[in-house]
Amino acid sequence: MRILIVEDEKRLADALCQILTEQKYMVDVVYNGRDGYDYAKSGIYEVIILDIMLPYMDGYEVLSKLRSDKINSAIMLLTAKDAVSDKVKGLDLGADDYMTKPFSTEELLARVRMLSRRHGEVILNTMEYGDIVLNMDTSELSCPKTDKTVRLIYKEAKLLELLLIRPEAISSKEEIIVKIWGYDSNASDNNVEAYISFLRKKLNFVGCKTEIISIKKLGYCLAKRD
Amino acid sequence: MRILIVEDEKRLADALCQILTEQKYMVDVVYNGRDGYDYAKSGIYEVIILDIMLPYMDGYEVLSKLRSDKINSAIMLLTAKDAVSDKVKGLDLGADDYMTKPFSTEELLARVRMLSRRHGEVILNTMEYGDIVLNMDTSELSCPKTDKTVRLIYKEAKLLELLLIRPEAISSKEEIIVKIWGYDSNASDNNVEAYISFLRKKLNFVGCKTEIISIKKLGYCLAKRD
DNA sequence: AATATATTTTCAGTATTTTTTCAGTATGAT
DNA sequence: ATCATACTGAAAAAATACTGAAAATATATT
Repeated sequence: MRILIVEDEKRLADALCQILTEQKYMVDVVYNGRDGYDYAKSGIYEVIILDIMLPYMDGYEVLSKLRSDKINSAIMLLTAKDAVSDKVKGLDLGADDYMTKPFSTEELLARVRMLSRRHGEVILNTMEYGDIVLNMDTSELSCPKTDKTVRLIYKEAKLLELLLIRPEAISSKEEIIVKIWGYDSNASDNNVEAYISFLRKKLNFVGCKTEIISIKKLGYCLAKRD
Repeated sequence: MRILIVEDEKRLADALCQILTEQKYMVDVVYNGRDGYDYAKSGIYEVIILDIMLPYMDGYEVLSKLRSDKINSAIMLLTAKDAVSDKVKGLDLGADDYMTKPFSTEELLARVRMLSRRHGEVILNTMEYGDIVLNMDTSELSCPKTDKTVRLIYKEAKLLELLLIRPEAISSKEEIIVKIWGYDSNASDNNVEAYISFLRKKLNFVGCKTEIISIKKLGYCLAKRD
């Protein structure tokens, strides 16, 4: 299950990340409202932990924009404020829960479990770009045009997902290794190359016009052919 | 929309009733846990506001009995206690929200609105997929085509039920463990594998074309063979 | 309480799939 | 052309999944 943390206090954000990662959640962290909105609108997060006071765009604004975009991730507001009017405002804007700092690890985890129970069956976990669709629940890659589907194995799916979050951006091998194999792995560039190769075969198999292009020395990104 | 209030402090119970009635909710009030359970298990309430400290049967017990009865009303626990462990316990027993006294009318209403947004699924006592039928009252698995029936033991039935709730979705081992053994159990993946194996034998025995397929690293789901 | 029965858990060996490694080939920049 | 980087097929290694049987627990019966 994917969780997004949007919190500008770096120390707190990283602590949250660590706690949740230990519980086997997949966690992404961003430190301001604008990035939070960009990441969240991909719709891939089951739970979003959203601070209210944030640089560039505050939590309320992020929340209401996401809801008007029909993003139905469970959103937990997080703030030092304890005034009832803030709670009311947050909940009425479409938040699912509200937690005030400071809070215990236990409470955080219990609330996240609660939120993930509620939303577990609601979110449609698919990502699209060009003429391909990745279903992240089933790890299936398909091309609606050709109506072909192929199942990706675990790391293939993770890799494609990574490319799909920011389709036009270049993902470096280093970044890919960190996100898929982990900070402390000793995976080599060739591991990435091998999986890129596997993925290209499957993209080819479904007959799509979307391809992975490589930019020497920099990394990979998705592109539409023709 | 129907709301049930289970609260032994008569003054508070009646105040809640009045506030909610003014908002055009249909409200029932009972003053002890036993009555609360009896009323709630009718399943007609969309939201249940449940105090923890109650005569005859405490809120936790009411909650867990309701959940094991498959009552899926949204349940908000209400208590003077503010200890984190209480919150954790309540949320993990299946509560949807938790509010500590004292609270404002505004907050109450915001939370009720939030809870009522969620719509519950209907509980049937028989579930079907492909060519199999699971009778959840008798724990019998049958295949109408072959007219064969076999009785499932408790955990087999729970597991098949879990797979049948979302037949095309993949249920991870982690999810299965949490839902069948409980989040704090120390069941291993192999426990799940063993029961999958048991179930497959019984699916095979009734001669159906429905099978459990496994997707490595992700989990299991049902599929129709041929 | 003792016994029988049913259910659940554990374990070990096998099978299968995924992941890594490696070597040879291809490509592109200078 | 040379050198570094990238690609890919195939094999090896590792991880994950399956299953029969035994052991441990729980439940029911006498």
